[in-house]
Amino acid sequence: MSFNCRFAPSPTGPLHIGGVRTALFNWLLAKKNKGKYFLRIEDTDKERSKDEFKKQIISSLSWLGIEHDGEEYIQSKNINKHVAVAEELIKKGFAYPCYCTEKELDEQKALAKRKNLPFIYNRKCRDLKEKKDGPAVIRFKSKMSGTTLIKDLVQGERNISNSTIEDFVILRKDKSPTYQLSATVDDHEMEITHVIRGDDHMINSFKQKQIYDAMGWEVPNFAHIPLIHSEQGKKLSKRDNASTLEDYVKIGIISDALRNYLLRLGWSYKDKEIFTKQESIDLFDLSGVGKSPSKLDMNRIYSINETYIKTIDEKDLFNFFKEYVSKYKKPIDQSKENILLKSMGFLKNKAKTLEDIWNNAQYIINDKIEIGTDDKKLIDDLSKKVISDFTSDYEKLPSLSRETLEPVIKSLIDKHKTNFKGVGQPLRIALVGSRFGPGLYDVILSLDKTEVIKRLKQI
RNA sequence: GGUCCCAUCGUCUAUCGGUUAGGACAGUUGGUUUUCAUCCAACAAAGAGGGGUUCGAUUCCCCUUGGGACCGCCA
Repeated sequence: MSFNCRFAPSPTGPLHIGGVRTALFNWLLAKKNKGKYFLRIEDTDKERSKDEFKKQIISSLSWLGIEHDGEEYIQSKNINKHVAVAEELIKKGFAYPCYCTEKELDEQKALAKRKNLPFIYNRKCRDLKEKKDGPAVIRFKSKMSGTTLIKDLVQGERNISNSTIEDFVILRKDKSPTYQLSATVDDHEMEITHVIRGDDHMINSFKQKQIYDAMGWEVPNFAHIPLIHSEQGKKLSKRDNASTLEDYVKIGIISDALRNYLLRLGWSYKDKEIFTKQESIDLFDLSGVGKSPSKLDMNRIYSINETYIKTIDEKDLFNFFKEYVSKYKKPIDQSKENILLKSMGFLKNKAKTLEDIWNNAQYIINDKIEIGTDDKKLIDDLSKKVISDFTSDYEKLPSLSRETLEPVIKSLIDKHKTNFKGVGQPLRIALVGSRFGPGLYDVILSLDKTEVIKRLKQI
C-alpha cells in the first residue's frame, strides 16, 4: 500500500498551531511508511489569500523540520480542472445550477434562526426543468436518503444520514470552484491515499465522499484528529494569544521541543515522553492518536523545551540562540560569539527558553552593566572592601581557573568573617549587575581579565 | 435548535475485563547547593452519575450529565 499524505493550509493568515500538528502527523505517517508528504496551498479564496502568508507557512514548516516532497502544489493553478469536473458532474446529473440569490438565502437563514430550526438549503432549483438566464451557482445534488459511512482511521466508523447534508455549492456565481470541489479534485489528482485533518472537517468528508462516488473515484482513507483546545476548552482561534507557531518561536521555544510537544499532544507511545525526530518517525502510528480534544499546556511546553535546551549539543544550541536573538532581540556582535559559545554550558543551566539564555547572557552581551536599585542598596562598605580585596588578589593570580579562584574567595570569607554570600553577592552584583545570575566562578572565568577588573573597579 | 462527536489526577496520557489504576508536567514538603535555578527524595492528586452484560468492569452496551465540532457563494 502506498502512502501519499498532504497538508493543505490556506494562506489567509499565519500558520496556526493546530495546523502545525496536522502537518506533523501527515508528515510522520508518510515518513513512517516510506510514502510521500505533499504541501498544497489552498488559495482559492482570492480576497484573503496572501503571498506573504504562503511564504510564511512554508518557512514555518521548514523551521520545524517538516519538509515536503516536491514542489508545493498551488491550488489556484488547477482551477480549470476543478471547473471541468463541475461540468462533468452537471452532465452526469450530479450537480445543477441554482439561481437563488444570496439575499433570498440570507432571509431563509434568518428565518430559520428565529424559529430555532436547522437551516438547510431548500433545494428549490434542484429539479428545474429549464435553464434560466442570470447568475447561478452550481450545487452538488446531494443524496436525500440513506446513510454515508466513513471508516475513519482515528475516529472509527462514522455514520451520517444523507438527508442532513445539503446541496452544497461547488461553483460560485463567478464560476470559481469552492473548497469542497477543489480539495476533492486535487486530492484525487495528487493520488492522496490518506487525508489527515482536524476533526472540524468531519462533515466535509461526508460531502466530499459523495463527489468521489459521483465521479467514480477511489475514496482516500480519512483520519480526523481531535482539535487542540485553548486553556478555556474551546477550539483554538486566532484570538487566543498562543495560537500561531510564531507565538512560540518568539518566546524562545526551539523547534525540536515544539515538535515533541505537539507529537505528544493527542498521541502517545507507552510512557515515553521524549522522542527524537527519528524515533517519532519510527514509532508514530494513527492508532496511538486519541479521540478527545486536548488542551494546550504552556508548563509542559516550557518543560520539554528545557529538556531539549539542556541536552542538545551546545554548538547547535548556540546556533539556535544566534538565530533567535537576531530575529527577536539584537544580533550578536561578532566579537561576542566566541565567549557566548563557550558559555552556553552554564548559561543554559538556568534556562527554560532561548529568551532565558538571552537574559542570562546580558552581562556578556552588554559592555556596560547597569545595577538595579535594589541591588545597589546591597553594596555597603563591607561589600566595597570585599570587592577591592578581591580585585587586588585577582590581579596577582598567575593563572585563572576554578582551582586558583577558590582559595582566594575562601580566604576572603575568613578574613571578613562572613559566608560565601557575603563575598559572592557583591562580586556578582559588580560583574553581572544583579544578585541573580550564573554561578560566580562561571561569570569570572567567562569574562576577560581586563573586563573583570574594569567592572570591579567601577564600584 | 439540528447533526456528529468526546469523557481516567489541574494538564498530557498508560491500561486494550482481573493493577495497591502507572508515567510526565504543574503543585506541596524535605534534602543537596555558590545567589537564583538545577538536581534528588517524598507527598498529594483521577475512572462524571445511574443502569445493565459478566464470576469480575475504568475497560463492553444504554441513559443522564458535562464538554466540543459543524450548520458560508471561508478553507
